[in-house]
Amino acid sequence: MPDNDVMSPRTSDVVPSSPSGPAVTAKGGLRERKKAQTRQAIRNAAYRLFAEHGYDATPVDRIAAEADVSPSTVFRYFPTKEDIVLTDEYDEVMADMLRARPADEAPLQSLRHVMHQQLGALLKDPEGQLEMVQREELVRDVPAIRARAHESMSETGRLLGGIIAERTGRPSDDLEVRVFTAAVFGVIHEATMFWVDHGRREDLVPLLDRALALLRRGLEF
Amino acid sequence: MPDNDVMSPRTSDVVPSSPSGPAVTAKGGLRERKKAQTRQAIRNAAYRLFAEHGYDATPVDRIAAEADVSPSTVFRYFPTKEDIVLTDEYDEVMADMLRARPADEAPLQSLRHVMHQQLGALLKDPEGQLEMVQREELVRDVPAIRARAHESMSETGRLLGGIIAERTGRPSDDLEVRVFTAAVFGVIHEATMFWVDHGRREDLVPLLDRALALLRRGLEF
DNA sequence: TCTCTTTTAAGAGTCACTCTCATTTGCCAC
DNA sequence: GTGGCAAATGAGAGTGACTCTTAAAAGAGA
Repeated sequence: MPDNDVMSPRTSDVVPSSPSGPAVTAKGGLRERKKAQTRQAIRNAAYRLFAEHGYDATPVDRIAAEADVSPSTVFRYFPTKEDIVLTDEYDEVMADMLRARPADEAPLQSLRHVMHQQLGALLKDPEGQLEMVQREELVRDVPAIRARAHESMSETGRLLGGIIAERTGRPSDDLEVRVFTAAVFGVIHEATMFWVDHGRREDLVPLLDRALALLRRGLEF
Repeated sequence: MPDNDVMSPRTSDVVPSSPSGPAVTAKGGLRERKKAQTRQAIRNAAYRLFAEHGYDATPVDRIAAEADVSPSTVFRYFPTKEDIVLTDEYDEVMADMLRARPADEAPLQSLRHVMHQQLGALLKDPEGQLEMVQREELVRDVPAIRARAHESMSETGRLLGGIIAERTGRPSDDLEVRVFTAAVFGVIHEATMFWVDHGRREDLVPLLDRALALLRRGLEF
C-alpha cells in the first residue's frame, strides 16, 4: 500500500535541483510533466472560476469539472481549497537568496534585499504578475484565505529566521530572532495589503521600502 | 420576520455601557441573564471537551450535547467552531484604554501601557488566567485556530490603529499607521507564542517588553 | 391571563474533506 | 513489443461544519 504523495513540487520544472527532495525520480519524464500540467490546469480553472463567480460560490467539484479531473484528484494535488490559491513555492527560493547574502550584513537589510530580488523576479513576466495580483485580491476579499496567508507568512518567517539565527550564532528559536521575523513579515504583508487596497496605483517596491524604513527607525513617525 | 441576532455581546454583564450598541434592551432581565449563561455553558463544555479529546476530535454536536443545547443553538451563539475559542471581547476595552493615554505620548509607548494594563487585569484572577492559557495552547496546537487568531490580531490592530491615526492627525488608513500596528501586534503575538512554546516558564510581561524594546531600537540585535 | 416577540429545537440540505478500492497509465526490464 | 510494477486516477461512501426553514417554547409587557 504506497502512500500517495503527488503534491508539493515546490517549484516548477525550471529549477534544476531541490535541496529538500530525497534524491527523487527524474524531472523530465512524461509522468512528471503530466503532473505539473494537471496541477496548473486545476489552478487555472480555479482562478478563472473564482474571478467569475467568487471564491465561496465555487465548489471544488466545479473546479474539478472545469479542469477535467475528478474531485478526489483536486484534493490529491491541493490539501485544501485554500491551498489552490496559496502557493508557497517561493519559500525555498527566498531561503537560498538569504543564504547568499554576506554574513555580516544587518538582518533587516538582508531581508530587504531578498524581497527586492524576489519581487523583481515575480514582476518581471506579466504571467507571474497577473497571478500575484489575483492571489492578493483573493487574500484581501476572502477571510479564510487571508487567515491562511498570514499563517503562511509566519512559516516563511520561521524558515528564514532559522537561517538568520544560524548566521548570528543564536539558538534557532531565540526570542529576538522570532520577534524580528514576525515584525518584518507582518509589515511586508501589511504593506502588500495597503498596495492592493489602494488599487495598486503606487509601485509596491517603494511602499515596502517605506514600511521597512519605518521599522528601522524604531516605528517613530 | 425578525433577524436573529443573539450573538456578540462583546462584554459580559459587568461592564455598564457599551459605546457601540444602539441603545439596546436592558441588561438585567431574565432573558439576558439566560443568554449569558448559555454562552458560558457552551464555552465551558467546549474547553472541557477540547482538553480531554482534542479540538478536531470534538464535534460541535458533542459540545451541544454536553452544554445541553441543540447544535443549532451553538451556531447561533458562535458563528464558527473556532469562535468558541477566539473571543475578542477585549478589543473595546483596549480601545478605551488607548483613548485614555495622553495624546502626545509616542504610539509605541501607548500600546505598551495598554498591553500592561490589559494583561494585568487578565492575569489578576485565576479564572481569566486559566482561560487565557487554555486559549493560547489551542492557538499553538490547532492550525485553524492559529490562523484565525492572527486575523483577530489584525482586526484589533485596525481598531487601535484608527485611534492612533486620529490622535496623530493622519488618515485612518495611512501606510505608516497600518505598518506600525501590524508590527506591534505581530510582535505581541509572536512573543506570546514564544511564552507558550516554552511552557510559560518565564513571565509574559518581561518577554513582551523585550519584544517591544527590540522594535523600538529598530530591530538591531 | 392573553398577546407579542425572542429564543430554541428539529431536520433537511450543501460543501469541504477523508478513506477505500478498483482501474488505468506511465515506467522499466526483458 | 510485452509483461510486471508502482504511481496516478476515478468512483463512491462517510464525516463534520455550517445554513436555512419551520414550528414549538418561553420571557416581556399589558
